[in-house]
Amino acid sequence: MPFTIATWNINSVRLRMPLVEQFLERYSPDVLCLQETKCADDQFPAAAFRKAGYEHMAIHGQKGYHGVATIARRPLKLVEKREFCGMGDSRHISVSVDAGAGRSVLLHNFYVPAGGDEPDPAINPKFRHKLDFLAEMHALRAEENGNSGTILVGDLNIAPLETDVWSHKQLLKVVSHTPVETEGLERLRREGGWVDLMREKIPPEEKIFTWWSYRAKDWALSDRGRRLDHIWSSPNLSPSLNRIEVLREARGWDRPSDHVPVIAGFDFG
DNA sequence: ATGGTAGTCGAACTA
Repeated sequence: MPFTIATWNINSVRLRMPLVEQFLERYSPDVLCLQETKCADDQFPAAAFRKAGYEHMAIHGQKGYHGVATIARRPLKLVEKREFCGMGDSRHISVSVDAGAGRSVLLHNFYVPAGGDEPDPAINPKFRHKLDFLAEMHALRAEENGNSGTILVGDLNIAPLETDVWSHKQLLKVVSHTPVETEGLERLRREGGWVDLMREKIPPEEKIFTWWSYRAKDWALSDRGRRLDHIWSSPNLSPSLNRIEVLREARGWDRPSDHVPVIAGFDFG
């Protein structure tokens, strides 16, 4: 039984709803996890999602900033909207989603703080917040729950491998690729028992990006991207992974998000 | 070496 899940930092779901509709029509994932929805829950375009065939949704938004939402064609149950660092930010939501074949997958959707410009927690509270947030994420484990499992997706705002950025050397002191972040994220992944599903299908020698700055004159030509968006799972699910797709073309759509969708496809026998 | 763009919401904040 096929099961597909997509994650996409949409940078305003209301502004980009036409792109989301186009994406859903073309790729029809079973589940779509959005980050940076940037609207309060009563402003969320739920009717448009229903019209597109996605009747099940769990949303955790706030006015103007951040915000995550998990929407699905299959039934889901809200598990938790967890608050991190006592900040009151909407940066996490977890659901239990029917993945077919008698499976019910626990799915975490995250928007990790970007961390500001200065990679020094002593002088930059945003960077301190990012490190504290990662530390709190250690509470989540990739538990297997019998025949189902756990998936963690989202904009983690860290590019952990050298090949996750356009230039490892030039980004070593740039927030998202500093050693305290890259080593911290890898430690979080290992200690939590997570598998990096994108790197199961795309060898670590190969560069792969999911985000390109709006500030580049020509994002595709300079290709100065980073892999900030991730799909992790518990080890029991990785043998069923049959596809990873990074939708690079979405960065070239009209009025795009600066992130592109990442899709994981499973085949649960 | 700096500034470059895109959101929200109507100035200044975040990314």
